[in-house]
Amino acid sequence: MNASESADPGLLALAEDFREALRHSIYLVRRLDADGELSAAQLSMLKMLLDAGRAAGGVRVGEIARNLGVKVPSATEQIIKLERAGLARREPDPDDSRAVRVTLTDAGLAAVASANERRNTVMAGVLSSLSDEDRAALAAALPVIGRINATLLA
Amino acid sequence: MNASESADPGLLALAEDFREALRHSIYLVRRLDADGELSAAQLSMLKMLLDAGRAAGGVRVGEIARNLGVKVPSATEQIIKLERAGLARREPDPDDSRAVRVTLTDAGLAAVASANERRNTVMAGVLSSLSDEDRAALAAALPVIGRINATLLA
DNA sequence: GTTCATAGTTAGGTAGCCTAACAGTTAGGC
DNA sequence: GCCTAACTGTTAGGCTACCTAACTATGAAC
Repeated sequence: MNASESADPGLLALAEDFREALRHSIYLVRRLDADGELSAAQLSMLKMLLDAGRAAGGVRVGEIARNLGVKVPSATEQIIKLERAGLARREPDPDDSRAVRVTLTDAGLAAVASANERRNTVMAGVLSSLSDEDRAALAAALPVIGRINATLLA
Repeated sequence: MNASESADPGLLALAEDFREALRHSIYLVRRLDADGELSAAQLSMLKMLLDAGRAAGGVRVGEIARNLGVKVPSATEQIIKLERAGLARREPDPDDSRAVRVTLTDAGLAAVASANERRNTVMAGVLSSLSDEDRAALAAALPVIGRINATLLA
């Protein structure tokens, strides 16, 4: 990597600022998650099961792990916890006896709904103190952040 | 909390989208931090020491904890690790014998610089695939996110 | 000069992640 | 057909970073 290949300084500055914002946001998320009875990891998994498992008959463990950016044993561990809490169910895959399909129970559905609502209310309270311009700027950036996330998880 | 107090639906939707973006970004940060020899928590603390401890003769443990959004014992734990790694130093506060002042060593300074540079380069690579408009939207939102973080950490 | 508050450390416990080793199932080559 | 290789998920063991509770030592108030 020589000088001609090195990145544009403006780009590096933006990268640094963005990383900084994310780094601080982690504490924001931690604060937001501290209240509920559902951990961040568990809520993430429930939400994922809601999104990805809607049409199909559940989501396979490997796919869950991939979607959440963790390894398969970590996914198994969380799934077992959710199962013990009555929020998710493990069923054999009819097409592949090696595989396991995970689905939300009704209780899981209710849990993700109420947890989301509580957290959204808190976050909305914070956002309500911003100016309209600030909110517009935030809204405009969210799809971009989504694209960045998609790029890195690909 | 009755109907007249309940939040604007648009605000709640923005809150949900923002939370969703942050939730996914956590995996992005995890990916970004996986490469280095410095953990995310340790890099955060080093960076904080760099920012907050510049003028003064170090940062007090309680202040470190507050800045990072963790409890004091967690801060102590990380500080001890940094100290053992030769990246930070603990010194008695001349004005208050109960207090401890933490400062970066030269090695700590070098470590935070190189870790930042590596992560910034990766992030810049991701950002380089975005359009100019996307980058502009992201840049415009970063101060807003900063304000949000400041609000919640206050 | 007790008493109360404050600063930090120590002890013990939990959640969530990892790698390595394992068991069961499927698919291919011969 | 069957033996090997690839794949799916679980189990075992270990690590990091967080927490609360209990403690020590210093400072401040009266």
